[in-house]
Amino acid sequence: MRMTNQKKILNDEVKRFNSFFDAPTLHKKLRSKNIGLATIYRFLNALEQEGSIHSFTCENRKIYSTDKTSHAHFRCERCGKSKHIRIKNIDFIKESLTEEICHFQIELMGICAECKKLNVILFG
Amino acid sequence: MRMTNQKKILNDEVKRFNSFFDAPTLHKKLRSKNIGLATIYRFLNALEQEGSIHSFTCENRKIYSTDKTSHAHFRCERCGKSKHIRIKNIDFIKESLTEEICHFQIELMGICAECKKLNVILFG
DNA sequence: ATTTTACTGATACTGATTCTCAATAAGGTT
DNA sequence: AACCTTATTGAGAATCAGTATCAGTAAAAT
Repeated sequence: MRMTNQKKILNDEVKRFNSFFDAPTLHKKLRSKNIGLATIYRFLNALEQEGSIHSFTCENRKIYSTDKTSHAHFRCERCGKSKHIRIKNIDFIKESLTEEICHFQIELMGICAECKKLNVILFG
Repeated sequence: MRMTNQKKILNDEVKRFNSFFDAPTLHKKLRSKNIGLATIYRFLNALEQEGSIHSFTCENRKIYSTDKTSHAHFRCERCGKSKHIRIKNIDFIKESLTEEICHFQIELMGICAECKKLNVILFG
């Protein structure tokens, strides 16, 4: 494994994210650096393989995150924003199964607190 | 909404599935019936909208299922097979959040019982 | 400085899904 | 039963994420 200029830039940029990101977004954000899209995909796949980021799919896109603690993803169907939600005792799921679970992801879709409030204001 | 031949065929076929399916598979399965791929996508989107099937994404593909009870999806990373897993008291998740949850999906990835057994046979 | 070969970027490709649009057919009307 | 309106259809184009290919580039070992 060779350390290259591209990898340094990508490493720095990925550290800077504190929520979700995907490859096309990363590519656009770094277009001034002229890093090929394929390189970005290769890099993210490698990071995921070595376990320093994790991914999940949402609406046919692969979404990455640097948060590796047990959590769920919540996505508001109205404003489209996503956020992490920590769930206590998530490991009960692993324990209740005969299968050997390596990873899991919990996706929650609904209306976030902000949109719910806005809804009340607009429609009583 | 008009009842058409295509919709009758698709309705029958979807009822026949007792696990997962996706649009391209359905299309291949019915190729003798000459139903356009676009029609299949339109039909499945409509079914989902009216709530008679539900979907989740897995590896950049939209997967449908007629099972609408609370459950999780387990996918074996070795043999690639998927199955439903019923989890008791799944609603505790809804109750522990301030967000208004409409749907949720739980994806579990790991090694299924069969592959685990095979592993023992092959490698002790 | 030289050499080896992992890494890169451009681009072609794949595969899923959506869009477009002219042709078709459901189903109400006469 | 023939007629009309318009929702529905299928073929193919378009889009978009992600992967594969491959010749050129550049780490880093010698």
